[in-house]
Amino acid sequence: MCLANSQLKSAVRAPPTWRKPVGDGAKRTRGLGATRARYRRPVASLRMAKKSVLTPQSEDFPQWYQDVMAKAELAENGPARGTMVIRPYGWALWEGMQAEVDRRIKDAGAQNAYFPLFIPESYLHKEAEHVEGFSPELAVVTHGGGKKLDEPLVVRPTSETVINAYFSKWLQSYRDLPLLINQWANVVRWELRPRLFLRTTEFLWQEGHTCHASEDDARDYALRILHDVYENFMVEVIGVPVVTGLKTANERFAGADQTWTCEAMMGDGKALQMGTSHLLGQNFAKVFDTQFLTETGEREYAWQTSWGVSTRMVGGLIMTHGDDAGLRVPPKLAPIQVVVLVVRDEDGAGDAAAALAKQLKAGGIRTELDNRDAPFGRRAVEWELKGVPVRLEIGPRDLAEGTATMVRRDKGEKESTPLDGLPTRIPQLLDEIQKALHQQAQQRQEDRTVDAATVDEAIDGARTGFARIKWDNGGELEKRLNQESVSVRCLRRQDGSVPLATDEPDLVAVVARAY
RNA sequence: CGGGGAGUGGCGCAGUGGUAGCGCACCUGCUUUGGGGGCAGGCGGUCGGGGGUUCAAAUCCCCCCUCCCCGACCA
Repeated sequence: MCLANSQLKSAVRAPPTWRKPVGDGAKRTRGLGATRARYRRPVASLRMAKKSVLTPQSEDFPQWYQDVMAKAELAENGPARGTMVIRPYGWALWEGMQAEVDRRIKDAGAQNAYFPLFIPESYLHKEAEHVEGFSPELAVVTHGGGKKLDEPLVVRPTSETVINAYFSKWLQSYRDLPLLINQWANVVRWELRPRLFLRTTEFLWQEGHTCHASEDDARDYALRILHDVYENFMVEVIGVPVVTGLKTANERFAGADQTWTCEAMMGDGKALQMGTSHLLGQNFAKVFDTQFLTETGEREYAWQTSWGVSTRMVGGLIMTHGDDAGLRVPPKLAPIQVVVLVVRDEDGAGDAAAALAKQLKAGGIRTELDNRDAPFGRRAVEWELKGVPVRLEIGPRDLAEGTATMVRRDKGEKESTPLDGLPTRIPQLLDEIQKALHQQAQQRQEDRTVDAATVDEAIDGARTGFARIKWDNGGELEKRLNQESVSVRCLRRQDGSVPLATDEPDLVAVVARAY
């Protein structure tokens, strides 16, 4: 955010509960695991065991995640608690996600627009459940231009309120419907326990907001976004299998009638909510007077939806595909799909590598040439950490054979491949890797999902993954699970389709521990 | 806010009264750069802040600030 007036002094206050000093209970963690980064790496094919760069996942998954953040140069903490600096490689991942999601949003008919970061505090208070849900995590600006403001400004935690204020002006007739708007923006929620990408005080997302003529239209659209935009993107582009379903009342977005979700299983078996789509009903329309004239000339409140995915998906990607050697980025998303690595620039290896890289680029492959003057091993490890799907290593020995050593990141397999076959081989290989990563994640999710007959079984299943258990709408199940830090991720029908209400008969609850 | 822990070079750490050190990283040079190669040399620190005790404080005492982990909240 850019302040035009450098003199501007603004104070951001959190609500009273959060303002109190935390005392001396909290201390900073130093580092991203360098002390732990001294493990033997089990690579049998290597002559000598090298120290591992990362804490093994099995040793300490959160620490592994932290290590990856630092070593793959993805992001680090900002100077203010809960803020995040996204480094170029991390940004490239997000940028790729944005592009693919944006295209799908536009295919679904929505247009991009932009609404303000600052929202009059009174707006938030108009919708009772909404304000109740968000007030604990609001950042509020009380001063600007050196003066106390007449009315405090809330830094948007989400934009239903401001957007509705304008929808109510723009929407006049049923002919204006559906009104389909999306914005890419940052939002702020005062988080108590931030984690890079997964839960930061400021994060980036897209938020879609729509108006429809009927509840059915709105519901259909919310579900279309859930499946055609979110689920499709997650499965097809980032290879993350998701479980779609309906949120319980307890887990529902504050102010919505219904919330649907895409839940993914991370490498440690925990669930991560990757995206949500809400049916808002007429809740916001009523308080912001978002009305239209029907064909018969009657005034009616608009039926609305909202939906979003955030930078959290970057964290989800990492924890879904990452392994002990670092990231594994699915080729369709990978900022760099192939790196051509000059092993030693002798006997023309450097020129051959440059020529190959050029050729691959011309063929539409996102290719990087690495001819840096640094030890080969260091460079190889760096690309491995960053999860580049394919490495092509060319040194004098390869060149003498007219081959390159082709290494696929997902399986770590090396193969000597004729140089002239690469332009046709690489696209096939990228495709194989894309499928393999998705397949592996899918397999893990299936292997670690159990059917539970009792609450205890469900809690047990949630220690290592997901559990499915019969949903008792209005019963004690959710409360008992919550007591064990297990949550209902979503509700599904027997056939796997998503329910429209939590009181449908014979629903199945998918439960897990969650991020 | 409840329960734990910690602030020393970019990062990770050692240093319990004598004026600050190690590893990694970084810079320079050399080297036969095939998985975080080797050798040599080098840059870099108001020891979180303030006050006190002492001939002398990173170290002991007091106050303050900040941060991390577990829990509650959450995209």
